Amino acid sequence: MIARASKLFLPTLRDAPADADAASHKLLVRGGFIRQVGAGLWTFLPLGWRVHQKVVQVIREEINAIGGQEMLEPVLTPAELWETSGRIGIPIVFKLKDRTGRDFVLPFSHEETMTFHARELQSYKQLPQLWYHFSTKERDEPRPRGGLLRVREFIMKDSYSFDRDELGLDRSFDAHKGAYERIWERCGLEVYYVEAESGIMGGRESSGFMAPAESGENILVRCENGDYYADYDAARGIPRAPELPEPLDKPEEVETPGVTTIESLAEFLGIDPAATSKAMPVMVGERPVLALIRGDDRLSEEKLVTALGEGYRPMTDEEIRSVFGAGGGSLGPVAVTIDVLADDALHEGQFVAGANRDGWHLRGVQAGRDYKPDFADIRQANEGDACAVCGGKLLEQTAIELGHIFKLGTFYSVPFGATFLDEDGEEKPLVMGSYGIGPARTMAAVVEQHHDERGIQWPRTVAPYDVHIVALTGTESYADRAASALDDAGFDVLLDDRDARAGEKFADADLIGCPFRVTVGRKAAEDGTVDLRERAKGEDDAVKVDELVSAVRGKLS
RNA sequence: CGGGACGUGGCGCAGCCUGGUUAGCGCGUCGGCUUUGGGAGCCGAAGGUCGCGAGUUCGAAUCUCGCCGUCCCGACCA
Repeated sequence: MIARASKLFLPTLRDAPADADAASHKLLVRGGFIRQVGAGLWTFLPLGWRVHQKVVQVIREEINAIGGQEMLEPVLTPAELWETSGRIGIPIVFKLKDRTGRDFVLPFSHEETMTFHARELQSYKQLPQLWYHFSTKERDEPRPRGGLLRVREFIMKDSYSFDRDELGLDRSFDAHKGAYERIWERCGLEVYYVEAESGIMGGRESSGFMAPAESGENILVRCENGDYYADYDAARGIPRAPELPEPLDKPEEVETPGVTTIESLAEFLGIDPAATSKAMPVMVGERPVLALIRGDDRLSEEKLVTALGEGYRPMTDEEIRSVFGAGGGSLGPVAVTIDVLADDALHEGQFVAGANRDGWHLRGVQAGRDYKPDFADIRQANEGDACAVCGGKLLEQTAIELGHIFKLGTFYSVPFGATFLDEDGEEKPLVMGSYGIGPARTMAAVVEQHHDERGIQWPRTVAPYDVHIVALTGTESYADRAASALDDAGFDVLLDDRDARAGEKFADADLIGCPFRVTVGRKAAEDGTVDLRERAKGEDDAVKVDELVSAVRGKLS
């Protein structure tokens, strides 16, 4: 197929919109790929939709290759399904009513609907099953941003596996992991498989795929030695050893007038901030809990939720006063009646803690001796922590989360009654997994990872066209010949036949970023040659028009 | 939801503080002539409810209030 630029709706811009920040946002808008309709709402213009479709096709092929069956489920979803799973209460769920007042959800993923259909699975003989679709998702996103990086409506490939047991789930999960890795590879992306939190999806285990990018939404924590990758929220690090003072036989009160922060406490006592502990009192439902971390650490809210097994909220000042008898800056774990959940970093050693008495702290507080906590990893990992695998240094890098895969287990099948009969005639719930990829985010990540100051450098697999022919004035017949030859050879061709100046056409070609550019100029008439250039390399090779196809093929091999 | 900023032809901006005829500039668009391998030159032209609504005033893009929208930081987040 030959696309003629003179006929295309391809509105390129010399300047990026003032509100664009991320490179992918600027370049996709400037290149005429996408346009904004509202906050987090984007139209894919013809060129952008071509790229999106190419990403979709790569995903489709790889999911089909592991046995996926493509289908399509509706966006508009009866709210009862989401009441069954309990996800109706999640704030970002779009909800609406029809004219009779019936409640509906516009889902951000389709676990409920898929499980609804999975109730038709009846026998172990039918398992495993792997179903997927590409469909529009909605989320009532509090803060869309970064062009395609965080939006309110988007297309997602989500697949769902149904197995008879955990072993089967592990196999389905691993198959997806492999498929996803092939997808990123084919899209030319650098992506890391990371530990992640399952958050609002439910289920017991989840992993993310993160693409490092200048304008990432997430933080990728990685070991300098390449043996550990994790999402920031889930990352485990080993903090540096604190400089602990001489141990005491029992805690000792010390007056600390007006000292309510870790910084001022460490300074006042002349000690390492890492030799202090920080108390974070929370309410878990009606149950008060004291979360305790090292003074120089930050509490990971995600890890705390995981450790508690349910959500929580910070205590109000009044609650703190009534539970501890002291204000927020003077709290500690000694002699409290509520449960204490201490970070693993407090396992060994003696730390300074609040005395639960305004203006006083305790030196020499030791877990196990002076208070009896439960232990868990509830601190955020920091850059510079030691890697839990090899002891190397942990690094942080902004990244885009492109995919997320979950071992859901029976989280949905049990409430939906999606069961099957095994060989023994016993009824069992389906063991499920779910697996998502955002093609538009993938597209944005490709741009983030493949661009220069002039524009995009698409890998051929997802490029809008393989070859961009720049036809300079007076060369139309030669340009047509070149285009036809490439077209006949199976390449997607964009022919810039507009009545425009050379510089403008070159600038647009660099911006749009097709992998090959063919310049047809006066040399075509003189000696039958055109200039072939790879976008990512930027050097022209003079090639006879008759040899253009083989020259392009040669550069591809 | 908290903090900050912005809203003026398609894109990028000035004007606003200190109200005063027909609201400017660059790019783009249309017509003409010239030009033609890295966003050309000259001439002419079209295109704007100054986000919306109230208010103050003889007079509001400009001052006041309210609302809406968009972006950034945070909170939140498959």
